[in-house]
Amino acid sequence: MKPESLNFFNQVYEVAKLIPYGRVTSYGAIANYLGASRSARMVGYAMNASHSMENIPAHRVVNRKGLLTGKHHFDGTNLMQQLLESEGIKVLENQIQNFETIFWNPSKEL
DNA sequence: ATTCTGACGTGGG
DNA sequence: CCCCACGCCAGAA
Repeated sequence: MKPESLNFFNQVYEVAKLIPYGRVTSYGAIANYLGASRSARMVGYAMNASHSMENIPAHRVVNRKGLLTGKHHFDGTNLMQQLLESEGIKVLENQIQNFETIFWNPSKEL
């Protein structure tokens, strides 16, 4: 077994769980926080596996533009957006409004 | 082992 | 801002 890689997924989940209510972050920000700045895609890949865990607020993780690129992976077509809006986050055309304002950077704020 | 894929990011134009 | 090409790396086939 490779504890390292297993840890990577786990760490991604840990950080995701720490995202404050009503805030969002990016895959790259999480990757950078974990010291794997070149593995931003792996963060997304990890989120895909996070389906088994309900404690992971995957809807609070978007790409660097604040675009809901992963909404397709949720059950409904706009479940991700609904979850975000239920937290007071405005979403228009898969784009989070005031993204820079509600953006949560783990490297800085954690 | 090899190839392909992808919930990404960066840099150049 | 948009578009394009490239790098990146863990899994799946």
